[in-house]
Amino acid sequence: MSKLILIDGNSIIYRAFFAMPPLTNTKGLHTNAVYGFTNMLLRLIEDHKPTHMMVAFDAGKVTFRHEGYQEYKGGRDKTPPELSEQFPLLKELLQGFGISQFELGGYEADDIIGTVSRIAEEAGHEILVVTGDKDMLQLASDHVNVGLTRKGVTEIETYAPEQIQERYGLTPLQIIDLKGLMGDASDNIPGIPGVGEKTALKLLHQFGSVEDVLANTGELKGKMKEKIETHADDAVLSKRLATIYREVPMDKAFDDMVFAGLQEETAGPALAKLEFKSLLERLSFKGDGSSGPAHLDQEQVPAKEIKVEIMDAENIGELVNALGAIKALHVETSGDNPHHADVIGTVFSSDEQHYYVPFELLKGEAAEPLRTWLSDPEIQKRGYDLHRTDLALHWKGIVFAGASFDVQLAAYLLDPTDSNQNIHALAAKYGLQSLASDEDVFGKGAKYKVPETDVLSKHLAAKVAAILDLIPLQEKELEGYEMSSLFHDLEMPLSRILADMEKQGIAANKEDLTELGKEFETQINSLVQEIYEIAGTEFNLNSPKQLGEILFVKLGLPVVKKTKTGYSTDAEVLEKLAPYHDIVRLILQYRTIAKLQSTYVEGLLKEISPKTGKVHTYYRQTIAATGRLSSQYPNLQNIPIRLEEGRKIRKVFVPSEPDWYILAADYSQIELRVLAHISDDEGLKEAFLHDMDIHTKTAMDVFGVKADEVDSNMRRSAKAVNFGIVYGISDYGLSQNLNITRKEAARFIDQYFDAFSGVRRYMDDIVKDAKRDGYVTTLLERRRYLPEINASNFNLRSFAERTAMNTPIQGTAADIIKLAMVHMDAVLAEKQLKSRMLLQVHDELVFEVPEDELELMKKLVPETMEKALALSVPLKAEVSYGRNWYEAK
DNA sequence: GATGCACCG
DNA sequence: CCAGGCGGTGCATCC
Repeated sequence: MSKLILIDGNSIIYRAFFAMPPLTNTKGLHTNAVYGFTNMLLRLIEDHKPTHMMVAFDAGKVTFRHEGYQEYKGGRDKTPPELSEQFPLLKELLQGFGISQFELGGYEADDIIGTVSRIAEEAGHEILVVTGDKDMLQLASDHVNVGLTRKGVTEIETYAPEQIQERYGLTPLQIIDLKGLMGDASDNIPGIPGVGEKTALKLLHQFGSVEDVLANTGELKGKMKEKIETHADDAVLSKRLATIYREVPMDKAFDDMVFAGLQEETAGPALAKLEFKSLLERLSFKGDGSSGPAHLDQEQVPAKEIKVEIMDAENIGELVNALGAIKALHVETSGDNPHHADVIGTVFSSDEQHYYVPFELLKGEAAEPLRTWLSDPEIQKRGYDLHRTDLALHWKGIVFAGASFDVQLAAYLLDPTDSNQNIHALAAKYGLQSLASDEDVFGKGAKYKVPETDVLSKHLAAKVAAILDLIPLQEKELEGYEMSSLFHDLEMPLSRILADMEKQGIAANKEDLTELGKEFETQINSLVQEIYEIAGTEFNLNSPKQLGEILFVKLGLPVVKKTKTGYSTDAEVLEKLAPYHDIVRLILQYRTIAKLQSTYVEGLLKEISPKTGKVHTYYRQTIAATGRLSSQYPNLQNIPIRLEEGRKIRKVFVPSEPDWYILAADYSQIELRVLAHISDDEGLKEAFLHDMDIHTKTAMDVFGVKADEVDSNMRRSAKAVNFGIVYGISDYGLSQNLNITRKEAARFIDQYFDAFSGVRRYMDDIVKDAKRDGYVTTLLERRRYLPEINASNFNLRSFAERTAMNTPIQGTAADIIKLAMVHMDAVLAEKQLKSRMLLQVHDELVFEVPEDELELMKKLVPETMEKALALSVPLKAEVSYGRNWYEAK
């Protein structure tokens, strides 16, 4: 038995658009209407198991209806652009789904549907028409049902003539008369003014049709009679407009509408492209029959069975013999900190076979050839998060080298804001055969539990299978975006260098740190006592809520700023309150010392390894949206320096060998130099070519004074302007920073842009480019998508605009220091120096250096940093050294 | 797990 | 008239 579903594409996508909350994909395209439409499609397919399907669309602007009535549909608002852009997406998706679509110039979707349903019915098929438009009820018959969407789009209410009778007391054809009398504001069909659904139904029940009503106005009286008589022509015209034309010339054959069920090869990628992850999962077949509509199941190609061979001391020889064919591997580890990770299990895969190697086996004598293979830097290793693999294995005494393709790192470059994707999410994103998530297999948090070997080995093998599928797709995408070199020549080599730095660690003096902690302890105790005394009560000083109560209720200090949960008590507020009450200074001091104690003394002490006496940070290469690194466990990129009390923390970071030095080199004004290069601003370039003090130079130009007339206040303002420029300036932000009015800030900015017109041009252009392309790039083609750059919401859009200005600057600076690190690593190796690179702090590199290399390194490091990338202005790096990090200033 | 605060470039 | 600086991590509190 054949079953044809005909869908009114325009009507449904409109409904879906207004029914669904806004939704955009990572490329910034709106997808909510397509999402709703897709949900409805899946529901239909599941419920009705159609053999044939077609979606009809309105085509062109003028339909034959306009020939008689110019205003037809004239009252409609323009289709919002957020919806317009979804039509092509929907059409592409339908193609992927294998659902035919049809449109014809001069005709509307409902005419096409009316015609097809008539022909199909005559041929003896069962038909379901799906629309949001009640007019279509006129098509209902014994073999044509009309499904109307209810609230939302997935719920559909089906009408046969019987239900229409029940609901309206009318035959399907009388629906046209109904519309003729009452009109339709949305289609600009006039009807008779003052006649709504109730009156129209009464008239039709009494007389039967529009013509009969008009012929019998004598039986009516009063206002009603008058109105109908004056608007008789409108009623006739309206009826004509509401009549669906069922004789559209069609060259579409019934066979063209065959629906053979969803095919994974085409439907998967279509959904993946739209980033409909939940739908992809719903449609994926894990073979357990628990997910996905039944009808879809039978049409699917069954999932590839993952076969994995479990290795033991007896059969490991098989894997050893197959090592030459191993294409990828995965080492499953536990926990967040890879320096303390346990290895859960490992899988090595060739194209034909997955080999699961329990970690106990990998450590043992039988696996020696495997470990040799792992440690050979010439043998290319491909996998996911190989940086973590390297570290985890390192602390278990196993050497890992030769990482050549890291899927996680590639995913980060392809979309750095959506980076922490696990393999499961990546497979879904690319529409690959789905695999269970780690959460499903291991549980999360306290419930984390390693499953039995058969489950574990299968899951890990599925991961490697996905890795193998992902690599060519990512490689191609990287090439397409010209990021291949960034990936292969910069980020991949850097990941090994970072791992080396982390394993090396930096020595920290536990005794000195503990001693410092005691000093802080004393200060904290006396501050707390004093504060309680002044407050007249004890409370939890660490609770902003309780502190707010004391300051603003008990002591009645003026409220300067609020947070979304209550009073703000941050340092900026407290500074303003300081003149009112002595307690405020004490609280500020307490905050400073308490922070040092909890984060930098206690926190750091916990991170000093008992094994090495060092701290081993973990640099994360796939987190920051701009391409910067971040640092965890502990974070060594935010060790205090601005205030002397905190800066002392740096004294505990020392060389790990007697008589060595800590040497640090930092880029001077790297972001403004990058800006000078990419904006090509003459004034800014000139300033750096002469190595001027950039803030003084800015002050001279903004305030129109000579160098010797720039006072400290002017320089301070200029410095804030320079920061603002780099961050994506706004008058509000600058006014906050300088404590001036918005107007004054706006004037500064204007004057800055007048003086540095190239910078103004850059800021304008980069925002325009971002609006056109949806992304911005750095000098090395690192890319960041800005999906909200065209948002109608001011906040979202402004944020994206500032990001468009800032990311190429901050990101290029990140590119440059990463290049410097790769070069530095190569130079140290080539010259066989004992000096070691230990830390990176965004614009600074920190080394430990033996005395006999000090003179060389003082030249080599800044020179290498300055030569990392040739810009139109010189790069400058300044070096310093001492017996600890504090002294290297 | 979210929030506020404080540290860094 | 309103909104509001760029990029991170860690600690303590509170729900």
